[in-house]
Amino acid sequence: MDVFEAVAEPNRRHLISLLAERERTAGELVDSLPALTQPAVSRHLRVLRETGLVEVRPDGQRRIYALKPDGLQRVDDWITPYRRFWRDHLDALQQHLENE
Amino acid sequence: MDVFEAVAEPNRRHLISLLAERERTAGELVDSLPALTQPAVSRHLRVLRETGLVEVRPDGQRRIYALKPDGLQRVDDWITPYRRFWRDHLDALQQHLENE
DNA sequence: CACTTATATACGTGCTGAGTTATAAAACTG
DNA sequence: CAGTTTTATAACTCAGCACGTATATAAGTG
Repeated sequence: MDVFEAVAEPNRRHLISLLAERERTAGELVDSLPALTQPAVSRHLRVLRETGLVEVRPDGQRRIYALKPDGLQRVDDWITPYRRFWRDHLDALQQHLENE
Repeated sequence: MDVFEAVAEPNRRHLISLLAERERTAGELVDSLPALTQPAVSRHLRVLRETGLVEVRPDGQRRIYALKPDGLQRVDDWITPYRRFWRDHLDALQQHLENE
C-alpha cells in the first residue's frame, strides 16, 4: 500500500491527528477509536508503519507510536504543483471583488 | 467516494496531471491511458467529477474536461497542519549541519 | 511459575472498487 | 436517413481491504 491509500482511510487520518498532538501507546490509540476493536487499530497502525507515516519504539510491554516527520511530505510534494490552481483562482476572485 | 479516495488511485492522479497542463476531451484522456479501456477511463472521470476535482462542458459530440481550481484544496487544507512536522524536522537538520 | 496485561497475527467474511465486454445515447457525416 | 464517432452506462467478475473473533507472543505481577 502506498501513502495515498494509507491516508485515504478516515480512521487512519484520525490516528495521524492524534499522533500529531503527542506520541501515544498502542493502547491509548485503541481507546481513542471506540468504534474499532483492538486488532483493527493494530492493523491500521501496521499500515501507517509500513508506509513510513509513523514509527514505534518499545517501552517494556507497550509500544509507543509517534508521527514520522517526513511521511506525509510525499503527499505534499505531489499536491504542491497544483496549489497554484486554487491560489490563482482566489487571486482572480479577490481581484474581481476589489474591482466592485 | 471522497476526495482522498479519489486521489488515492494512480490512474486518476495521472488524469489530474494531464488536466493540469490543459483541458482535454474525454477521447484525448482515453488515448493518454493506453492500459485502460474507454469505459474504465470514463468511470474514473465520473469519480473525478463527483468529487469536485474536474468539470465538464459539452462541445458538440465531445466532452471537454478541465481541472477544477478548488477541488484539491480540501486535501491541502488537511495536510497543512502537519506540514510543520517535516519543516521543523528540516530546520533541526539544518541547524545540526550548521553546528558542525 | 501461574496469571494478567499489552500488542500483534491468523483466519474467515462481506463489501467496494476497478477492470472487462456489451450496449445505450447522442451528435456528427455522407 | 443510414452509418459512424464519441461518450456514458449496464452487467458482471475479481481482487483487496477493513472488519471481527480467536489466538499467539511477549512482558509485567503476585
